[in-house]
Amino acid sequence: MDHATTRLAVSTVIFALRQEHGGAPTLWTPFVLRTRQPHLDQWALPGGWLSADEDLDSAAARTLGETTGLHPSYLEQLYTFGGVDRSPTGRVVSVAYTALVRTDEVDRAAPGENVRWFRADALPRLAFDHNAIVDYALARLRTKVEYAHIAHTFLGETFTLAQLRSVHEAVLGHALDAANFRRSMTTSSDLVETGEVLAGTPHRPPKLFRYRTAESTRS
Amino acid sequence: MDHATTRLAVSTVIFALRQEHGGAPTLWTPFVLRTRQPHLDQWALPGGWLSADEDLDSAAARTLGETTGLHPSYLEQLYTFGGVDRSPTGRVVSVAYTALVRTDEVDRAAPGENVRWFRADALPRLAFDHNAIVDYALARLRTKVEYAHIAHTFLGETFTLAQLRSVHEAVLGHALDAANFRRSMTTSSDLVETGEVLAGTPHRPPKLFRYRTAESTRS
DNA sequence: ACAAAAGTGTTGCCGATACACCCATGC
DNA sequence: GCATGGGTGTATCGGCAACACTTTTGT
Repeated sequence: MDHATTRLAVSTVIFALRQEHGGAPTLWTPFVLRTRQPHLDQWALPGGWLSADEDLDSAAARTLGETTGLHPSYLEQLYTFGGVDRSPTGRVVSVAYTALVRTDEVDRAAPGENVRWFRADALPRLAFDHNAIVDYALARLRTKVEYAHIAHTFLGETFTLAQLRSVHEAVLGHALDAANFRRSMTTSSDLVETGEVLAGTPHRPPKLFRYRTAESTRS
Repeated sequence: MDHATTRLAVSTVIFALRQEHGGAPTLWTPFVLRTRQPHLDQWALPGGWLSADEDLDSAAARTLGETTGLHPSYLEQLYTFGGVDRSPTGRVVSVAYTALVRTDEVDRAAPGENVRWFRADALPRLAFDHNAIVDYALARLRTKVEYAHIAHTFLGETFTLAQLRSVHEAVLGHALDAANFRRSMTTSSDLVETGEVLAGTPHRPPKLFRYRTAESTRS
């Protein structure tokens, strides 16, 4: 058994929302330009090598910060890819993660010369097997947003139901009924009214909500 | 970066059904007695080291065969466990798999001196973090059996609906309504009648079914 | 007043549950 | 014929999609 010839990497599929010229927000993911062989000058997932004294989760958070400057609001292990021929320069097993980042976090992070964002539904040809990894992450995100309460991690601390709905619509790729969405959220979900409303709209101001946390459970 | 100090292992949680003295079948999983340190003489999940020229699925199938003599009818990656202190003798990252094996396969395989089966709901204290891995596998199996069509992998090629129902009941740990189970299977599922019935019962002979495969799609 | 989005009410459909009931076979 | 599990019918309940409708603000 030759352990030294197999290296362990961590890669992260990052999702964020961006709106182009005032339209509905859509899903975007950042990639890093490879500056060395193999796959020189191709776009690849943010990631890096696992170091000996850190957890997988920590390694994902660290490498994602180092390569893109982002800090995720949600981070979850996705799948481990270990095909023998994934890399032409020796065996690499990659633990893939999915990260969600807030829109304001994207604006705050330094853009970075070698980082570029692409629409999740219009990806370029990526290095290694990274296209397959992103496809898998996107499929999982779409199913998970329907039963887990993760969509709010794209938004700020407080948000309106319309904002939350537009997140769901961006992830799922189709429109949702506003009335029914409201009901399904306010009943089966852990939303809490803040008592405030969002001002400055050219119409009726919507209520602001927040997600129930451990300490805000006082109902 | 010191890659050589981190070793990559594959471990598999194996599930099979067994009935004790004529009762309803229950879920059982096999463990292997450790014959060396660390955790000498404790029970551990079947597994082994990943070798450099095989992919993860193959490694899971191989190590599970080598340690228990079993051949799974279903094998799926579960999660990758990479805590820094999982093993006292150096860093080990384990890719965990879930395997389902048929009852007849269990009977056929050589019992093995160092292999013992335990009821999935009454486990001993296992080596390393293997209790947590089994718990996670069991939780996943319970949710997955409700939406994926995997229960039949516990059974033979053909089976009656009562047999399939007893599999679901064993996995879920509670009884199901026979009439409604029949409907939900025959409608939303890919069951095909074989045209045969199971003889030798002390009552009305039940129809035998088989799962629809790619080539048996002729409806 | 009007537009536009927030928010509510109502209806109909569909799937799941509960359970009554009939059917076929061995003994 | 009777016990036993196989198999069918059916009423009810609850959730969800569809969509009409009312409310509240800025301009």
